[in-house]
Amino acid sequence: MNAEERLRAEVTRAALAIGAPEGFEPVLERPREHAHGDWATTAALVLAKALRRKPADISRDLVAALDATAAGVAESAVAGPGFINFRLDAARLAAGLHGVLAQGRAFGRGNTGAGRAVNVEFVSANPTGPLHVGHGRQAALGDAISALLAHSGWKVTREFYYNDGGGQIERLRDSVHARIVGAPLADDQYHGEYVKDVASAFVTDLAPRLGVSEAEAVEHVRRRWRDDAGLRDDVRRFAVAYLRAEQDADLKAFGVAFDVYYLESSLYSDGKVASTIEALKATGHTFELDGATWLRTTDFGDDKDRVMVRSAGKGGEPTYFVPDVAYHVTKWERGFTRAVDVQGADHHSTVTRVRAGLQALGIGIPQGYPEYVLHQMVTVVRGGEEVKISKRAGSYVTVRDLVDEVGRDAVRYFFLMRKGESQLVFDVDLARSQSEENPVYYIQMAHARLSGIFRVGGISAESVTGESVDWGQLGAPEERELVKAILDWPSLAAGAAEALEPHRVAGWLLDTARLVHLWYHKHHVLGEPEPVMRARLALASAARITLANALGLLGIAAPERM
RNA sequence: GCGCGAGUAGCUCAGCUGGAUAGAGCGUCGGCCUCCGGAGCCGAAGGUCGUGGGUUCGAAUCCCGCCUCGCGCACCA
Repeated sequence: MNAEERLRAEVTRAALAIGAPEGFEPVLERPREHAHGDWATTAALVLAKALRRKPADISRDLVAALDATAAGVAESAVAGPGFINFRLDAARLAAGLHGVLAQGRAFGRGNTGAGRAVNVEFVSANPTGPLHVGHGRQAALGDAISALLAHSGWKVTREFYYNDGGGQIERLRDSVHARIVGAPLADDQYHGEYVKDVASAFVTDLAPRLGVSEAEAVEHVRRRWRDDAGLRDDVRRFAVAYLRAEQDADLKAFGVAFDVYYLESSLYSDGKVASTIEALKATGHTFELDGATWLRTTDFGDDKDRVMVRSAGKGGEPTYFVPDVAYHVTKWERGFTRAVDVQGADHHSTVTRVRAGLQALGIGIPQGYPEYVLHQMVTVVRGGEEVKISKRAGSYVTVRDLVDEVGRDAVRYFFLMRKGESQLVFDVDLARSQSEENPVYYIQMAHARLSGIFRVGGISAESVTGESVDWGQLGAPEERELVKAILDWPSLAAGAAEALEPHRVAGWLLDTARLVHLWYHKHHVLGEPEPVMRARLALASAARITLANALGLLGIAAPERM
């Protein structure tokens, strides 16, 4: 039992002893003011109504009923409107570090997932261009959420869904064609420079296959384009493959890897789109209108019904959300009873639709499936001005640009330090100019400094096990605060995983790094009397382990030296 | 017009699911290097938590109205 559990158990016992109703669970919280102690409980405030007594009186009785030794408390005080503040016994508090050292890399892991499978889908870009900053935010978020869930005992599959079907791909193909033959681009085509790269790469690839010069290959495309479906398909496939390779390289540079790449086109080729349409029709939730087939999504909370198969005049093809539904059915059928989709908020209109489709099928998929993490847009500022991101207009800041300019670790941290619902302003110049006083360097420096203690002392960090340590030596305020931050880590990580909010980890890291610097600045380790040194080495090792674990979840390196 | 999200220090943002005198980074101003790394530390200034009501012992947090900003509202994806 750790210090928190011990305290909670004793407060609960005492509360029941003075008349709290059966099943009462006291709330323990960290007081904002350190002067108020290590823990506080609002038990008396909450009980005031049920007991029909003043909170202050209840607090007094509760403190009197408390067994301080059993609770591990050095001091209890009634404060404010009825808070009870506890100061833990220094030795009992610091002894919690023993468990940290014993668990090492496993410290902080939880098991709420109990080995169950969860699918986390993120990035899922169309292969119509390089990954831009919005994808970068999503990659950082999705990867960190996956890591957090795995850390909480879930069996995580990271998945990337390629929207390689639909009209956008045709638009890409035609844009490449225009660049090959030097035709003008329509407004709704892709204007980016990369399209020129794809075009010239295609020509370079085609010429030797035809056994002609590149100029002749261009002429070949010009002449045959209209009537040669095979050629058009060739260009489409080449462009998609080219851009997928680019995206993969960008993700690799960013340190993000996927377990599964799922192709939208495969849903058509293996008949899943067709079978989903049939299944939906069989449910009676569909109807025909104006030559199109509609799904009555209003039966499931949507504000209007949606077309699922276009009328003949519009091509007669399924709309995009049918493969989306079919895709999520495969997630369910592949055994993922839980699925998390990380998407930009500009796609939030799909949420209701996809869920409605899954509900309409009536195959036992729960209502809230899949869960969505929607993040707001990233605004890029460069040279003091906003860079408008538009694939079609061709103005861009890519993930690769950012990684090259400010480094992988800093980009990851910047994207993760804010909650997803907040819009994010990424000032490229600022990120660059700050590169030496970036929060991520500050955090990594804390880890490097702790590592330095062991390096300089010629002590293996692994040899610090916490055995025969006099924990009472860690009584200085800076030490108590650092100890508490370390011991808070498991519940913080669990909370971040449950809420799917990696930014909490980023915040904890910054706070804890500050405590490390403060402690380091004030207290020496090497060369101190033996009992002091042993205790401080234990603290340094525990802090180092915990920082490394937290950084690892965010995909940020924990360097030994910088 | 409807839906979703956001309005908190000069700037960028936290605020742990309703708690005490609302915090951090950057920026500004002023201090600290015989040291296990100064890529650090200490101090100061800076707030009507968009706004008006409501709920209760207690609200930045929950409910309602209003105001700004972003995103979405296709037989595009």
